[in-house]
Amino acid sequence: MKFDAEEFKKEVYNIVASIPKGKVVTYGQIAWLIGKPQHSRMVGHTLHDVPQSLNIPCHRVVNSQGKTAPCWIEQRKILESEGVTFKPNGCVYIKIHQWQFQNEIN
DNA sequence: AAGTTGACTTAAA
DNA sequence: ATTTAAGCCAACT
Repeated sequence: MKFDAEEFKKEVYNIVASIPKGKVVTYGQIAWLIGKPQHSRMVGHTLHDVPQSLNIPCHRVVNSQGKTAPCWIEQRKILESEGVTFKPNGCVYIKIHQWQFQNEIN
């Protein structure tokens, strides 16, 4: 089975675009939703390949550590505007803001 | 073609 | 709490 990068991106876009305001999601979470919890890196890579040109709130996507992307410093400010709180060290309180799906698939 | 890199994750020290 | 290590797999060199 070939890795459908096109579909993968599409799924990522769809999910990331569905992130509620004031919430954040980890790459692993997205990968899990897509059905490939091991492809967390691809999610990040995909988002990196997609600039802000699209309506994708990639700023709401952080890693499991609650840290923002290695680049892009403004992200923190943007999340603050969304209502997300940050730790003094610059990490988001992911434990609080991580998007908890209303109805998980079993 | 083969090796290295990385917007990651989890676990261990 | 933080840092280090290993696992992971597509994309890049």
